[in-house]
This record gives sequence, C-alpha cells and structure tokens, in this order.
Amino acid sequence: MILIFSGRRGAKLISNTGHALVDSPRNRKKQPDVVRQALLDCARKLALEHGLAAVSLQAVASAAGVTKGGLFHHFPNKQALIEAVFDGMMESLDREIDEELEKDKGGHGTFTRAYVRTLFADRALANSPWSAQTMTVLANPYSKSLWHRWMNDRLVRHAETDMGMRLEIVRLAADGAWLAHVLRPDDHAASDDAVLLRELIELTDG
Amino acid sequence: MILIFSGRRGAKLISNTGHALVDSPRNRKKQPDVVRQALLDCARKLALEHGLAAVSLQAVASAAGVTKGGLFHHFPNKQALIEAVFDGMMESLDREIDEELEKDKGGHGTFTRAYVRTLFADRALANSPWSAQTMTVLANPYSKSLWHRWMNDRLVRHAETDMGMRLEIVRLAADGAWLAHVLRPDDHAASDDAVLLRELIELTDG
DNA sequence: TGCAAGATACCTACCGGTTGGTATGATAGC
DNA sequence: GCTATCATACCAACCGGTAGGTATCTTGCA
Repeated sequence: MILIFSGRRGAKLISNTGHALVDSPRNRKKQPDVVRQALLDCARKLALEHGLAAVSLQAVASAAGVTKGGLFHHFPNKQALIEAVFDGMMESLDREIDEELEKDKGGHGTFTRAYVRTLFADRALANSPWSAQTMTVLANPYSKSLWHRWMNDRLVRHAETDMGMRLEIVRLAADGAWLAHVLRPDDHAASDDAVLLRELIELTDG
Repeated sequence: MILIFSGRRGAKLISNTGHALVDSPRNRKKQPDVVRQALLDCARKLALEHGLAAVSLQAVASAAGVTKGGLFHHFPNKQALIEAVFDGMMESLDREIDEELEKDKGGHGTFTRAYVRTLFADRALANSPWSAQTMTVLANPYSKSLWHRWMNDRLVRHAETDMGMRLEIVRLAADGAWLAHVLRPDDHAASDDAVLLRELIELTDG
C-alpha cells in the first residue's frame, strides 16, 4: 500500500495491485474493506514506530487517506480500532508460530523451540510487528489479557511436550532476549544473537 | 506525603514529618526542595500507576499541591521533569542492587545472583518502581538509553565474576520472568515464583 | 432489464475538554 | 529592595467524539 500526498489533502491511494483509487475522495471508488484494512495497517504502523500515544484518530485517518469521519464509519470509537489492531497482530504471531511448528522435528520441547525461533526470527525483520515500540503496545490492558490468554492456550495445547522448569526457563530467556532487543537504543548495533539462539535451542533437548 | 483536598483548590500539603506547609499557597512557607521532591514523587507515582500518558503537567502539579506555574519554575519543560524522574528511579535500582551485592557470598555469578534476587524481590512490593506500568515507562527513549548504559556499566564492572553464556541466560530468564509478571492481567493471581527463583539461583553456581 | 428506494460509505463542520507552554503578577525571605 | 518562589491568566494546538450532509452502491420490484 503506497500513499502519495498531493497538495493539501486528498491522498492519492494506490492499492498494491497498482490500481489507483482516484485522487479526489469525492469520486474515489468505494472499497470499504480496502479502506478498513488501510486504517488498521496505518494504526499498527503508527503504534509500532512512534508508540501508542502517537495513535490519534486524526493521524490514522490521514495516513490511510480518509477523514476522521470516514474512520468513525468503520470503527465506533478509538478503543475498537486499537483492539482490532491487536487482534490482527496476535493472529499474525499465531501463524508464524504454526509455520515454525511444522518445520520442527517434533518431540520434547517442540513448542518451546518454535517459540524461541519465532522470537529470534522476527527481530531480523525491520517492520516486524514486534519491533521497536512494541512495549508501549503491550502495556495496553487489552493486549495484556490477550497475550496472556494466548500463551496459556498454547501451553495447554503443548502440555505433553513442553512442560517442566527447564523449558520454561528457556522460554523466559527468549523473552528476556527479546526485551533486551527492543530496549536497545536506536544507535546501538545489534549484538550477535546467533550464539545465544543456538545455546537456547540446545537446552530444549531432553 | 499526604494530600488533603479542602474545598475547590489549595491542597493541604503535609510532609511526612507531620509539619504542615499551611493550607493556603499564598502564605505557605517556601520550601523549594520539598516542593521539587514532591513534584518528582507525584510524577513517578502517576507514571507507574497509570502509565506515562497520564503524566500531564497539570496532574503532577495538582498532586504535588502547586500550580503549573510553580512546576515550571522547577523544571523548564515536561521532558526535563520526566528525565529527572528516570534518573531517580535508576539511582534507586542502583542502591537496591548494591544492597543485594553486599549480602551475597561472593565469587562466580555474584552480580547475576544480586540481579535476579532484586528483580524477584521488587515484584513483592506493591509500590515498587518496577511494577505494573513500568513497560510504558521503559518505552521512553531516554529511559531506554539510560537503562542500557546502566546494564553495560554493571557488566563491565563485574566482568570477572559474571561473564559467560550460562549466566547471561539466567539474567535473561529473570528479565523474562519479570516481563511475564508485569504483563499479567490484574485479575490473574501471581503464580508461585519461589521455585523458579531457586532454580535460577542454582544455575549461577559454576 | 430498468429503475426507484434505501442501505452503505464517506466528508464537512463543529463541540467541549485537555494539552504543553508563556507572560505577568504577587509574596516571602534575606 | 532584590531575588527566589510561587500563583494567575491566558494561548494555540490537539484530543476523541457528534451531527448532519452527500455521493455511491445494492437490491427489490415492475
């Protein structure tokens, strides 16, 4: 999704297929689901790049090429918008973990390995949903309970292969490494995490 | 520090020594350092209890029993106030770790043990500077770099006793456990961390 | 198939309230 | 009287949210 601001307002909105939605909002083709998704994407991007505080309805609407009124048509209030963003992020994380699970050899520590690998893999991606300012996002009460529910659900689902203090420590260490990563000041180069990753994976073997 | 709101304004400010600063701001005794500290305390409390977004100059000033004008006399702008709060918090953490260091048996993993113990001890305290909404606080760029500098400094200082992947994993796991703790939704009871703490401490032995 | 009727999608204009910040005035202590 | 220490009054910008209009799309019916 590319946004080209032409003049004072009326962002020219071009879908990733290259099909223009016409510059003036007046005679633009109505594509509600496209606009809705653009709103969600822009809100997520704003939150991750500049913190949750930067997510104002005006900013989101402008970034998506619509007005605040248009935004309010898709979401009844700010809270609903934020929660929709969180839901999307959790779904995305869910997919990533599942992909990692399929690649795993199976057996003892299956989920823990997939979890560790996903957390380490994501940090490579610049625009990962878990980079930079994710902390601010996680501080939100709604996303807190969402995250907790997700983790509990996963632990129950993989109880057979991923119980025990040893594996829990590995997962916690992965969380800690992730925290250290997002806490790293911008000017500080990323240290070599490959060794740590290998060590943690080794610890998952019975 | 107790605040008693009497009437529409003019919070009666009573120091913890019991000495009243007189209810009317007009003829209150001038105690600039007391006021300054009250501003810092109130700002910290607001940030930790309701997130950084809740720290407005008006709110801080009112809570401390002064007006916004009074606040601006002590701090040139909001950023200066926030940074002063962060500095205070890091100093406090520094003291806690040092206390824990003195109690330690010494030798291999000294700092790591003190670090783990401090992180686990603090969560017991309800009003700990590291509870609840600390994430939001840590997301601040200034505090990010501050935290990183602190950790680097400590690692250099304890290089002799606390190098190596094993101890790093222990520290990371402690961070992860702390993260899980602050991420716990309010309605969720705290699980038993004593076992985890013991296990981590054991892992610090060479 | 054509068209009226209504649902959907969006925009413009505005509201009360809060924000960080400034300019100036008053008071207390030395 | 001078200066540090506040209070008072005010500002422009922005906040989330509402009201009401207009354009476009869809659908039921002749």
